[in-house]
Amino acid sequence: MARAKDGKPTINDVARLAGVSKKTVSRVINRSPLLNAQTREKVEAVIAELGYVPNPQARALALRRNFLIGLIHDNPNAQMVLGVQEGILSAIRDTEFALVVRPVNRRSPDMLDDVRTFLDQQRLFGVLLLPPISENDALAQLCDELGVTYVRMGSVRLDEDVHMVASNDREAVAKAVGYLIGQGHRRIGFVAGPEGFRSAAERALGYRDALDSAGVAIDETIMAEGNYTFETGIAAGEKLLAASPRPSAIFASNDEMAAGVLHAARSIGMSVPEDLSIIGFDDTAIAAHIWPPLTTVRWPIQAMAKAAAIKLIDPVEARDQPSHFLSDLIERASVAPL
Amino acid sequence: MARAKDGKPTINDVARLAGVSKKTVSRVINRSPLLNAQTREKVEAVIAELGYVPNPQARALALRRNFLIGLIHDNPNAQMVLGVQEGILSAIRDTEFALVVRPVNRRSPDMLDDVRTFLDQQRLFGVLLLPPISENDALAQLCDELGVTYVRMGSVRLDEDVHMVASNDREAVAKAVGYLIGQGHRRIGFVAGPEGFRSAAERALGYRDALDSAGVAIDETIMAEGNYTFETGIAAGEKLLAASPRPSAIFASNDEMAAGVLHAARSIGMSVPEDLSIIGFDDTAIAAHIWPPLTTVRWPIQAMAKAAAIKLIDPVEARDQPSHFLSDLIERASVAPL
DNA sequence: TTGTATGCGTTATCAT
DNA sequence: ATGATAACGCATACAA
Repeated sequence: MARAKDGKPTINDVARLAGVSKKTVSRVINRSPLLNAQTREKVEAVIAELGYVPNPQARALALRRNFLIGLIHDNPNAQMVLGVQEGILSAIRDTEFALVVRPVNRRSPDMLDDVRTFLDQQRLFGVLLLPPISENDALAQLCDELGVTYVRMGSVRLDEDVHMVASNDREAVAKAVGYLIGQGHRRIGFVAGPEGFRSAAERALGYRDALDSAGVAIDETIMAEGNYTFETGIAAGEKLLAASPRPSAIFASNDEMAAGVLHAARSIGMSVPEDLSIIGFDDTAIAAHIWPPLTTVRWPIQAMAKAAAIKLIDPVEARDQPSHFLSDLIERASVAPL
Repeated sequence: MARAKDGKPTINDVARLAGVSKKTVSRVINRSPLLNAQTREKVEAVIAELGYVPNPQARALALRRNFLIGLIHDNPNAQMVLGVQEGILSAIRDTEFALVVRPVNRRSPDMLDDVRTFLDQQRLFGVLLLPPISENDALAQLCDELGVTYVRMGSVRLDEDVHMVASNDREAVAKAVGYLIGQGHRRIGFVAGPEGFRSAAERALGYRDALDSAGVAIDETIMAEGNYTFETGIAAGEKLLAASPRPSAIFASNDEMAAGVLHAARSIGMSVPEDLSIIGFDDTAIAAHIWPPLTTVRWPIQAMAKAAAIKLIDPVEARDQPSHFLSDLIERASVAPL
């Protein structure tokens, strides 16, 4: 009898068949360097023959740590979360790791307690924190306390490299607005994201950078703030398009608001991009599916998530993983030369 | 010393302090009925005092089953997956369960092997299968073989109630098309989903049902097939709008294709809904953010996912959970009376 | 109603 | 370089 009653061979079965001790098998599994080559081969042969796979639950108990990596997020946008999940999966594919997901509520007063019990119980190997909740320093500190390694994803560097994968929103927006300037636009409106979001602040800085380096003065009458929703995008668009002189282009800090601006423009009979050029940010599904298709900025989300996951699970590979990523300007049809 | 070295109290600590055996504590935890009330209270007091929480990894090892529920999907659309995750979470909140996510590739030849190793290794408590991969009977059978309970989510009943949460797409589409008929439309085009998708077939049946009961004849010249993408929606729209006489309304089997139809209509100078009414299906983000906002059909995704999760984790509550759900017609602005 | 002994599958300690 | 034995924290069988 080579196997246990429920069918799955255990380390004991391997040890018995290979004529060695459990510990030796364990050493083979964990690639211990101090091992006779012959012994290793013999054991590996038996493992292959039996189709033996170590039991993660038993390892978790013995090691006091689970082979689970967690994704903690506060629903920034569906596509981002899914992109991140894909990215993580591509990193843990063919490993023993699995991905557990934990949506939380940023505004809930017991969010931290919530995360604490979660981390405490599940004893995760590591967690990935998504924006905007990744901007919460108390959360990162909590992970530290509980001894779970973490990586934060964000729009700017806000932690050491081992704990961070960051895009550079400031630079990306500067590039996008610079592109508008390159098309001849000078009167360029700006729709900011909500106060308190680091991404919003960074994108605003990028806007100013671009105007500064082109020698264009800031004009508060063509700047507005929204909270990343379609509706606030409409409101912002109405305000900006009521200014005189009217802007010939508008950069909105995310796609939903850009769609709102587009809507507002159309409502007063303007055509895009003939009368108004628009650029958004995020490259969500709407960007490609509204009319005209929206020129926008895209984070390399999957690459970022993959790098983050590797930082979490593989300390040696981790060193080679970048902490900074450049976003791409996706040129579609919502921009025209002045 | 009431606690183990790493800080967390174990069942032994509780037993010692309460002056009972481990087994008694275990009985308290598992709510064994045969227990002296005094003993129980005493133990519960100690548990509360220590803040003791059973270690999931140890339980998993002893019970040969993890307290993880899995979500297996093939990326239908991001918002659906996220909605499902939220729904599951609302069911497992305040329990010891966690959610592990596994995206798979429907078309990959080793998809089944992939799932097998995943299930095999992680020894999940149960899994939720999302469409379209939930339509794969071999997958359900695999779960059965491996002894992991499963629930499938789908557009029609394709398994026993314990294994199923289903919307009724046929009825929902019939209602939507009936709504168009109620608005006076008789020449109603149809954009089908891709062959092989159960949802596509059901939606087509609903379309025919509605026409039949209104005594309208089927006309193949105003029917087309797409594969649920924006681009194929455009192509289908072009075909349908080239028919003569032209349809006054079009039902598309999902929102992306509906957006494509809208695009096609606009390209040839038609206005929506003045010249053409359009209804989609899914209520994805684009539906609300294109212009005009799209009338569409929405699955009660969170409710379905929550019911599914309860079916998985709680056999007694499971009996009270519905297996059939009705979709809602979300009336927006893409439909006008003839 | 409660306790004892044993098992779950792995890793760690400390020998040899 | 390898092995015997004891953890890891809980549950189950069987007694008492």
